Amino acid sequence: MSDNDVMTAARTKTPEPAAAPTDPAAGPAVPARMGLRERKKLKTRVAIRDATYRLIREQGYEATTVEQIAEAAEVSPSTVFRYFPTKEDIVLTDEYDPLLEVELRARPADEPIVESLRHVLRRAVRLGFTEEPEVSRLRTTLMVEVPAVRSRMLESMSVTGRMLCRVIAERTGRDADDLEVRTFSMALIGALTEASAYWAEHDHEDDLGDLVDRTLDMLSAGFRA
Amino acid sequence: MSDNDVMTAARTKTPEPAAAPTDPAAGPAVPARMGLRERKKLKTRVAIRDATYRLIREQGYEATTVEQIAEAAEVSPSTVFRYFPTKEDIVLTDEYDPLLEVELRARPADEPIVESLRHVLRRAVRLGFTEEPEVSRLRTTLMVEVPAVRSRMLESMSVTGRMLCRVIAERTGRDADDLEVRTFSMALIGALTEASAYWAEHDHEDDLGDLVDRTLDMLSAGFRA
DNA sequence: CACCTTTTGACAGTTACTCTCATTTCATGG
DNA sequence: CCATGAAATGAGAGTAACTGTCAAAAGGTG
Repeated sequence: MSDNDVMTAARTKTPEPAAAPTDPAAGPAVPARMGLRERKKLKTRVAIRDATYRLIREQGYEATTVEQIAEAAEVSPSTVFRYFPTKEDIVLTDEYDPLLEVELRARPADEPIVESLRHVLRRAVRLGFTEEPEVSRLRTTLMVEVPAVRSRMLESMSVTGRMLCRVIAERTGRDADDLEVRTFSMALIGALTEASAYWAEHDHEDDLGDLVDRTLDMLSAGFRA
Repeated sequence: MSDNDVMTAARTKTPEPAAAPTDPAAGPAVPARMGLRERKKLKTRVAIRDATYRLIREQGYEATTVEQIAEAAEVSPSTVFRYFPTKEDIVLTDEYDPLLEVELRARPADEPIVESLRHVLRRAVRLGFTEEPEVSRLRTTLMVEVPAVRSRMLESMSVTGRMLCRVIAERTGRDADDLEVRTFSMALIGALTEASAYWAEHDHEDDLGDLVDRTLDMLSAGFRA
């Protein structure tokens, strides 16, 4: 998911260096590292994000201006906007949709999509948790408390929804733009996002993995009421 | 729904005058109209909205500034913001959640909620359509094309979701804050919103009522894939 | 008509975000 | 090691969506 809900909980990493071209013939034995340029860019990105998280924790979201963030990250405001299109994106942007898509495709094609999601999300929750539980919590809290952040998060849902459409379409042979495929996908996303909101609203007391499980159970059992 | 998706399609009316207190003992035979003050407020509200729709149709959403809207509606920018908290709200705000809630509660309590929604939404779509088809289309188009509007619309989904939770909770005896109730509701909302998006993206060629039907069919048939 | 309340407009200020341009910083081939 | 080109940065000006304040105007009431 591009950032929202459940995946929101998991991770915050920066994108992989995109496999540096390990030229076998030419270069030295050195693992063909990223150029200094790229390394610096990554550092800047991380610096901005870390500064943002810190400031928000200290003084809240609205009270934290981009100018402050820039100062804390030791860059100019211009640069902040070059790295992140909006303030909300600093908090939310991650690049997990592609990863999630890969993992979903790796599951057996005849497995019900709900079960595929169950496996993949469980793993994501576990990983995100052992790594940076605080970030998961901060994010979901902001999602519940700050309208702008919630909006941006909901926005990202539709991106993830498209991805889900593609996967489902491929499995079922239907079109990714099929009405049923699309509404089905968004129903899943909507439910899972709500599970994350529930988690945050209940002060993260439950185990997110369990909430996801229960949500998927509900979905696969079919709606009642 | 506070504004989003399917309900987006339906209506745009202004809120009912809130049943003027027809004091049977006191006042004159006059139907106890709204005071001049209230009538003026309504007129201003309508003027702002109409001006906004017109300007957006003429020059697009982003190109239309609040200042222009104010001028066209013959009020000051301050007043515009007094009536609508954000620019997106001018386009989106309606007050149909309460109405929808009433109609849902009017359905037999033992009817599956999906069927209740089917009846209520079908009627809403029909009404909204005979009345102001253009507004329905403009809205859904903006929802698909303008990120800010889409965000605001998604935002309103959660409000509608809460309402749905209350209705479902009452019918089933569960708590409105129950995880399953909440995720179930948001799955419904997510699916229906996506149906509206589908409608707009396909240039409103399909019949919205049919799309809603198919979506609800899919939901009640249970997920597959 | 006088008095009080609500609504309005004028205005100043904040902040997110955009654009442009000059400067600096890295990469690369000679 | 340096010259040249490309990319990243910073500075600064500008826009537009809001927010808050205060005084003037309009509506309601005795």
